[in-house]
Amino acid sequence: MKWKLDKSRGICAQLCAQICARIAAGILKPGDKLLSVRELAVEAGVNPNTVQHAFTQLEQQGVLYSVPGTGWFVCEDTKTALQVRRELVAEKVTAFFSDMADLGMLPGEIKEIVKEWKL
Amino acid sequence: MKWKLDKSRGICAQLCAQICARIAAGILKPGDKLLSVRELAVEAGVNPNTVQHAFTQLEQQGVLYSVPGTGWFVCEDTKTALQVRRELVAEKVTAFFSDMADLGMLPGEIKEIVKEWKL
Amino acid sequence: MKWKLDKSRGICAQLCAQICARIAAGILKPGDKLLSVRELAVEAGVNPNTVQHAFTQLEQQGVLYSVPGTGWFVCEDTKTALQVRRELVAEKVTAFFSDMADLGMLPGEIKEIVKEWKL
Amino acid sequence: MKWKLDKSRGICAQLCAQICARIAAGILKPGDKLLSVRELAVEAGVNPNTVQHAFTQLEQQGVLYSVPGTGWFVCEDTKTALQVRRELVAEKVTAFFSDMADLGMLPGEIKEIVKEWKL
DNA sequence: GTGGTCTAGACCACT
DNA sequence: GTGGTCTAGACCACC
Repeated sequence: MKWKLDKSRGICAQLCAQICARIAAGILKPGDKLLSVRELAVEAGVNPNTVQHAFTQLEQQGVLYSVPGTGWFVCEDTKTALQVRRELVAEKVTAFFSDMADLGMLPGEIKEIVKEWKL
Repeated sequence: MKWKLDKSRGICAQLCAQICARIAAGILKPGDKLLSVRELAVEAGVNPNTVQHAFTQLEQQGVLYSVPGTGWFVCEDTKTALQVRRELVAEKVTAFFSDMADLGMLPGEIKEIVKEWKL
Repeated sequence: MKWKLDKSRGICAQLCAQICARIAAGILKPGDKLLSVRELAVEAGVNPNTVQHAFTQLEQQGVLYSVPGTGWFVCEDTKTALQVRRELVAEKVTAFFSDMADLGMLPGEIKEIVKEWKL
Repeated sequence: MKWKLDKSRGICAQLCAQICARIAAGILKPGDKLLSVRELAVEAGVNPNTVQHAFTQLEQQGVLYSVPGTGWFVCEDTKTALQVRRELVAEKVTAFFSDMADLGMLPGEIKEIVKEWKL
């Protein structure tokens, strides 16, 4: 369970995204206990409040649940996590196409650029 | 000169991007006068301060220049505008790949999704 | 628009409750602008973060919406606000009956106590 | 001696309340020995530390006393238990009225709702 | 000025 | 130790 966070890009959102991704990949299974808020904060080099915020957000979306004094756990129903992830993907892709359109790129050109992109 | 601005997505950035795109496309040529801050603000249904901010930003990047009391104009040297646009594109694409990586998608999968994306 | 907050009783929840109550009472109408986060924080003698948290919570419930850089507004659809308020009422009443049951009071006794209660 | 604890509602407080209620009802009499911390914890499906915490709290209020190595007992003086219970009742009722007031309900409306409430 | 996000650190109840 | 809440104060983009 390794966390790679880019501090210049919305930490809370990255946490939520990566947790959903881990659930989708089966790395986190229903009922699994996550690292504690403080542990994860240390491991990720981030403020505990930010982790708490991310967990609470995923709780409201039905991905995680908390047992006060005990920890945070993955909900039994994995479907909502997959759904949340799907929505995030769609959100990011449409925002990307919009940003590129602002820069004067047509859909075909955008797809070509992405296709040829070397990381 | 028609402006399409999505109010939920960072107006200032959209303005800068669209201006660079117009220069790159030859719609705006060196020496051309832009709409006044007020006119553009009205036409785009946006706060004049935001337009002012965008113009100033492009001025600092060497894309536009202002003649006090007269208006804003496209710089003679179009190369910097093209360069600014290229950087913005690269910025957006890398951020996009990072966001998708957070969601657990490999480069190949990302390219596939973009390729098949229907707007 | 006067705010009375008891600092020993969950400030965030009180804010949410009172906002819903104001909407239900017609004091806040659809489209109305609320006090800014900072203003309300000062007026209520509370930390701006707490106000922000309350507003964000009501946003997720479809009661308020924000226009970045401008302020917070009451959603057009007042029905959800009424629904949220109704749920909060039910929540509080059932919790109250549970608490009283723990203290050994039967429903009839509880109702009698409430009926005779002098504030 | 059967314990009904709702895990989502402050276990420690429920224990204290229910013990006071049993004393008030005469189910627990002065000098009676309670279940051991461990036994009660098992029977209620709760952490032993939580039970310990509740007993200690009631000890400080003069409701219970402990004989080290032997167990916990009901104090001879039942009056303090009754008093503690009375205070808890008053506390809960006033908190309830405050919560409902936040939601914009007048005392009369609150009483009406409680009166008509069906469990 | 506005909201949005993050850090830092405190206190509480509960396990 | 755990989560939950609140305070305090900072920085950013945008109006």
